[in-house]
Amino acid sequence: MAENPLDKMGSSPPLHISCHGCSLARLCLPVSLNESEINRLEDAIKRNRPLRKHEHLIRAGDPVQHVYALRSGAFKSYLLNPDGVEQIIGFHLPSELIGLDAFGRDCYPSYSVALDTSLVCAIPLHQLEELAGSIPGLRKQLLYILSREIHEEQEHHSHVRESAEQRLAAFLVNLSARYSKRGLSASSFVMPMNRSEIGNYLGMTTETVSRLFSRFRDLNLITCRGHEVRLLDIQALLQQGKPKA
Amino acid sequence: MAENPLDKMGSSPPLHISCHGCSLARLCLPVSLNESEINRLEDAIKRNRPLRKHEHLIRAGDPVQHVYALRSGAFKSYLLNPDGVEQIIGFHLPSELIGLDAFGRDCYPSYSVALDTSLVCAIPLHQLEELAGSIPGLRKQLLYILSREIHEEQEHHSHVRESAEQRLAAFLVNLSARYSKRGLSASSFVMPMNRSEIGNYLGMTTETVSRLFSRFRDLNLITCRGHEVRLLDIQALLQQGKPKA
DNA sequence: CGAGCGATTGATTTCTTTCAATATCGGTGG
DNA sequence: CCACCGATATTGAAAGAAATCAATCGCTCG
Repeated sequence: MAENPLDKMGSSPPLHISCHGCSLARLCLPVSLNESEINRLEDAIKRNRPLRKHEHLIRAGDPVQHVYALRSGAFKSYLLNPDGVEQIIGFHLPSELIGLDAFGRDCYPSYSVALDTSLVCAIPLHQLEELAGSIPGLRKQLLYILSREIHEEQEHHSHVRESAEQRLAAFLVNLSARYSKRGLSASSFVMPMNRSEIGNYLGMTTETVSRLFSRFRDLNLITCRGHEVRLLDIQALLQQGKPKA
Repeated sequence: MAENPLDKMGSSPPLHISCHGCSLARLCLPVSLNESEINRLEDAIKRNRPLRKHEHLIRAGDPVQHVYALRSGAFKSYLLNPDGVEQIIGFHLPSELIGLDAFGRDCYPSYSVALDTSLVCAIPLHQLEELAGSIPGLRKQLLYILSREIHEEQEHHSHVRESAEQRLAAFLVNLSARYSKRGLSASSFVMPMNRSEIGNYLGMTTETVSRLFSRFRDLNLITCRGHEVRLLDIQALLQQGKPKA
């Protein structure tokens, strides 16, 4: 079992954040909870020292203890296929939950690693389950979050038959929407992952990702420099690579 | 809103099935519930007349009322993309739940249609949520089922970078495992979907599916006739189409 | 028995990967 | 501060996988 940064929590200064003051609360578990309900949830949540880039929050096979809410930074989750090859299954941005695939399991099924310096809130899974029993709003929200995650995986799956161009365009627009939901710019953002991770996630090679970025840039659909992108025409972007018909 | 077969339930003869006697109970929601808890769940569940092939159980946009447990037959779920093109996001076999993407929503996000004559149990969503509050075992099981669904979508996603050959092989082996879990043959079964639906789901054309079936047959990895398949060598099947390295 | 849909097979085209060669970025140490 | 290094990104050329276009076959159902 891997060492867990949370174990060292005692030695770190407490980080003064709470659900009450959290700007992400409206996107997270506390949605629709009242003051005292939030306090009950709050009591269960642990904060911890920041994770550095490349630090693992979760390793497949580790005993399940927490689900995590991302406060800042970014993560990728991945599976190791039978040949030991990493397959990225998702990226996580602030306000999103990590470890939703672990309910009712003994061990985590997937890995999650920081793509940047990150802060997470750790929510003990069994306490969350208990609280979901006695707080209807939390139960509803939890079920909704799991259900939404299923839908989002389905949405992602719905691009399987599309061209690499369409999949990358949809990916960029998806990132844009997720930043926008948090009040950040929908047109201009910094991607926390590199080209190779994008390719791995979308099912294409790094070279193809790179070529498509160049193509989008040549078509004046985006500007980009390294991990910074600006989407110049989202509608046109989504039309790219469609069958001519 | 689409007409719902359940609405006509009153006029159909009651079908004498119950969670207690259901051979699928151990794979379904009642897992780990005691007698009286099952009764409470049971009271919420409606059975209904069989759905015929091609009948819709759920249409995207319909107001959410139930989640469904499949007793017999088979379903496919799909999304309609912005151009109105059907994208299949999953198949459902007996004991599996349909509509897990609908928790906390006003309207269903996806369509589900019978691939064969089918029987379902309809579970009112709000009642299920309530019961999950007061029955810890049901709550746990419900969370587990949602979480497992997420994991299964991730597993499926983890094949994006693989060849068509590998994806089809994995699909067949996955079907096999699902039949096997119900006590049916892992090596020999009838696929409820046609070639075009397999291709749609896996992100390849019907022609490619057909060619791969032929190739697998030529290699003596399977035998097949129409929708009937027999897997002759699952391990070898999973080795197909791997990069030579 | 014929019509029509689904499945199969073939030939060609297209897209993406693979292999290979730079180019660029970010960090480090002189 | 700048030069150098390794890692990441870009670009090009060739090969390969799957899609497309097209024809035929075989069922099933009126």
